Amino acid sequence: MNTDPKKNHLLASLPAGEWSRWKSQLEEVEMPLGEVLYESGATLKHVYFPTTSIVSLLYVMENGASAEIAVVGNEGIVGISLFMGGESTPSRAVVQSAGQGLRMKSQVIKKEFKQSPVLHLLLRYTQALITQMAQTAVCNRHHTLDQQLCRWLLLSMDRLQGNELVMTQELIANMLGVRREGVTEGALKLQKAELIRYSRGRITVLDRPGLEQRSCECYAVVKKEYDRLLPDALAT
Amino acid sequence: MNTDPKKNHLLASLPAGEWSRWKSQLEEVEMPLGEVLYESGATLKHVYFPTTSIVSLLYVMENGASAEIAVVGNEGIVGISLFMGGESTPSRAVVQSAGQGLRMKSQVIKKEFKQSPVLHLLLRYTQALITQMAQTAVCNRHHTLDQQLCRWLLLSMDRLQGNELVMTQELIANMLGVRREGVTEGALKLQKAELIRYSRGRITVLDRPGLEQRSCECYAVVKKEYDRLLPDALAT
DNA sequence: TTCGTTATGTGCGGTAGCGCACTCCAAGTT
DNA sequence: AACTTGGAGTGCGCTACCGCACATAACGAA
Repeated sequence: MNTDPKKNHLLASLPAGEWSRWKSQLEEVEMPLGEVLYESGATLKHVYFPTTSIVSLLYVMENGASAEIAVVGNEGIVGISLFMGGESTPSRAVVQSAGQGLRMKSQVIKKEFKQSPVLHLLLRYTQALITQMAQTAVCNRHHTLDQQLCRWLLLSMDRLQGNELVMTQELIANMLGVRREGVTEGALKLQKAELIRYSRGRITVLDRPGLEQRSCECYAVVKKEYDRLLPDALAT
Repeated sequence: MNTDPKKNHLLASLPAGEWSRWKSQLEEVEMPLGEVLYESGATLKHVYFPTTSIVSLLYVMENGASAEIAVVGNEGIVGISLFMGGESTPSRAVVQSAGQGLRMKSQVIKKEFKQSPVLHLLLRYTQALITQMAQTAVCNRHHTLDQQLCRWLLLSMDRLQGNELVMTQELIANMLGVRREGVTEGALKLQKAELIRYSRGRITVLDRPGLEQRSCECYAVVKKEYDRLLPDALAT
C-alpha cells in the first residue's frame, strides 16, 4: 500500500508535534465498496480517516428505506461520536467509493482528544459536518431530485481525485433516498446536456461548472462552510 | 422574573463547582415569540439556555422558503458553534415559543469550555443535537406531513411544561417547511381523532400516546438518543 | 355594535416522485 | 457462441403535496 497518510487533510492539518505522535497509532486499511464501518447503535472500535475512499453516513429506517445524512471523504473523519462522548450513533457508515484510509483505535483517539490543539481541529470539522447534515435536511424538503443529484455528484467529486466516480445509479438512489428510476431520468438529462457521461457504474464529470449551475444552493453553502472552517483541509 | 435558572437541564447537570462559577455570568432574559437570537452567518454575541421558551434552528433559503433543522428547549443550549469554534452558522435561531431563558457572553463560554467537565457535557449535548438534525433530514425525505406534524408536536411538548402550545398553523408550516393548508388538514385529522384540540393559535394535546402512535419513528429515535446522552437532563 | 385583522377551512388543477412491470443492452462466464 | 447477470431505459396509474383563490370564523379595537 502506497498511500501517503497525509492525503487525509484533517491529518495534514495537525501540528507537527501531534502528527509525530499520531503517526505510529494509525493503521492503513483497504476500504472496499459497501463495507460497513459501523452499524447503527454499535460501539465504535475505530475512527477512520479516508484518503482515497468516500464514506456515507446513512440512516436506515425501520422499513429498510435509507437516506444519506452526510458524506465524508479525505477532508474528514468517520466516527465523531467517539470523541463527542456518545460512543455510538443511530446512523450507519458505509463505504460509498472504494479506496484506502487510515484508522485509529477508539481508546487512542479518546486519549488524544484531551490534548487541546487536536480538540479544536476536530470540533471545527464537526461543525462543518453539522452544516452538511442541516443542509441535507433542507435539501430533502425543498429541492428537486435533479438538483439533488447535481449536489450529490459535486460533493462526491470534491472528495476524490480525478473526475470519475465508480457508482451505480441504484446506489446513488439509495444515498439520496429516492427511486432508482428517478436517478436514471436525472442522469439522462445531465448526459444529454453533456455535463456528465456514464456507463454501467462509471460516471465521468465533463462540465463541473455546468453541474454547479444546475445544483441547488446547498452545494455551495456546504462547500463554503468547509472552506471557512477548515481552510487548510480542502486544497487537494 | 422568577425563573429558576436550574430549569434548564443542561445547566442543572453541571457539577456544583462549575455551577457556582457560571451562576454569576448568566443573565435572565425574556424571549418573545419570533425574536431572532442569531442570524445566519452573523457572529454570535451570546449563547442561550432556554428555560420556558423553545427555539427553532432554521435555515432560510435564497428564495425565502425555510425549514427547521432542530428544536432547542430547556434541555439544551442555543449557539453551539461558539464553542465548536466556528463563531457562526448558516442557520438562524428564532424563538418558536415565547418564554424565558438565560444567556451568557461569548467570551465567557469560550473560556469556560476549556475546563474539562463542562466540555464533555456540552459535547454530549451536541451529539444529541446532531441526531436530531440527521433525523430531520431523513424525516423530510420519507415521511408524510401527518407523521411529521405528530413528531413536531411531540418534540415541542417535551420541551414545555403543561400540554398547551401557543402556535399558529402558519408558524408550524414554516417550521416544517410545508404549506399552511397542509398543516390545517393534518391538524383537522388529529382533532377529529381527539388527539388534540385547538383554536386560533392555541393547541392542547389531549392524547400523547395517540400522537406517538401516529408519529413516524423519528420522534422515538431522537427522544431515546437525548435520554441516552443526557440522562439527567430530560426529567422534567 | 361594527369593522378590520388574523386564524382556519375548502376546493381545484397541476406535478414530482412513487410502485410496479417490463424491456433493452453490455460484459463476463462457461 | 450461448447464457447469465446486473445496469440502465420506459411506460403507466397513483398519491401527496403544491400554488392559488376564496370562504368562514373568532377576536379585538373603535
